[in-house]
Amino acid sequence: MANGRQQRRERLLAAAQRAVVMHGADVRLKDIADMAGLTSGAILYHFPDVQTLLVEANRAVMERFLDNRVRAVQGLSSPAEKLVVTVASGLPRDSDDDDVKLLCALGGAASRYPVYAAMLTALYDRQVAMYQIILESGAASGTFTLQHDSQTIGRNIVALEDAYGYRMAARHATIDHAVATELILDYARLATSHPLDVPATVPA
Amino acid sequence: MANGRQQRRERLLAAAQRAVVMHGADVRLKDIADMAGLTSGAILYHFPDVQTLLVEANRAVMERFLDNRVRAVQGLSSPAEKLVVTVASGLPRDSDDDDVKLLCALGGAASRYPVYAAMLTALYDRQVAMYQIILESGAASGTFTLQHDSQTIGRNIVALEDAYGYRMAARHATIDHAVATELILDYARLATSHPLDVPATVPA
DNA sequence: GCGGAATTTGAAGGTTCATTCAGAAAATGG
DNA sequence: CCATTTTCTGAATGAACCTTCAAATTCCGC
Repeated sequence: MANGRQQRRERLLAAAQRAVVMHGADVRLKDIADMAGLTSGAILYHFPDVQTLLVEANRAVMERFLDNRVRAVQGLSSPAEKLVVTVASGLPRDSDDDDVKLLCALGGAASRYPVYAAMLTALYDRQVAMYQIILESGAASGTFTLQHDSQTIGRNIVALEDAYGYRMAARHATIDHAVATELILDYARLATSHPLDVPATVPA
Repeated sequence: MANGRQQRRERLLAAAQRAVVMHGADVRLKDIADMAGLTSGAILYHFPDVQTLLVEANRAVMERFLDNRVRAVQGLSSPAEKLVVTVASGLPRDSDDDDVKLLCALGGAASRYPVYAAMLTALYDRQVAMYQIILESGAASGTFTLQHDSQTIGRNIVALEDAYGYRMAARHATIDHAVATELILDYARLATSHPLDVPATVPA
């Protein structure tokens, strides 16, 4: 098997992430151990305490979430395409999206845990910056005519993504990935003065 | 003192609400009892179990939150004024707003507790309907020229309120009540084609 | 396959928790 | 002011929790 030390750690991080999704940000060590198929003692052999493990596991989800978004637009050239794809990549696929469920759980705990508040604030700001780059490049090329400064538009788009993530995680009856995407794009169209035609996804 | 039965219940609900703000949606009975200055047994004399108490306490916060918003616009006549005041009333005053902190905590727990998911979904839809009435009346009187149907605009405004509530609860360094209000109004201006001049609050 | 290192268990210690309940305390009202 | 009801406590119960640690097990290079 040749399980390296690093691989073992990542298995525990994955177990912790699943445990947070199932039991919330205040998950117990026992629940993490059960997820990993180990005992509590085995977890504490690799991490000094449960908080250290949780912070690392939750940070990893944020990094992965952001990486996935950046990767989603790689290869796309037009700012309009980038904008549409980025909006779609910021929303959960469906109500069972684990990463978004975890981020929601952390959002609910942020007012009690300053470390999560700081991490989520940084994540938000990085996503805003991501949009600002797309918006500014589109404005520079004359594709977009921005109705506000790029920071305002970026902040609002990311805010909408976050909120519809919460709505979907709460299983709103009529707001799914497609509806939420269209709601956000309706705003983006106003803010950029661009039709943002959604290209039908080409089957592979 | 003449503490009626009803008054006693409300004291316990208030204690439970403070406990949720401090310890999260998975608050322990002991914490609620401490907030109320009673023992665990005394709480369970009034409520069959801790979940029943919590659901009732959290529902009461949602009712109060919505009531406050409705009351905030009473007496205002112009749709533009109503819209501006309603946006402001949907955001936490500051990072320490207890009602918003509680709603955030519930949002984080919604994917694990269907009852909270249903309550928050209903709250969201009622707030959207509240905005739809303002938007439609403004459109009917020619004040607003809606760029989308009122449901789309209402959904986006409430979504923005929710998201900036989370950002403020997480103590974002540069997003306070005034900044968040302006961000949302920037969208509202685009969506309604109305300048939405914010009247300086008249000192009492 | 051997030996040392890495990993995991299982038990123990010491809290903490939700819930039940008998009885004390306080309020009520006649 | 006594009897009754309401309210609350404090103890008891049984279970779960985090952490530590010695011992058992597994892993891996050689």
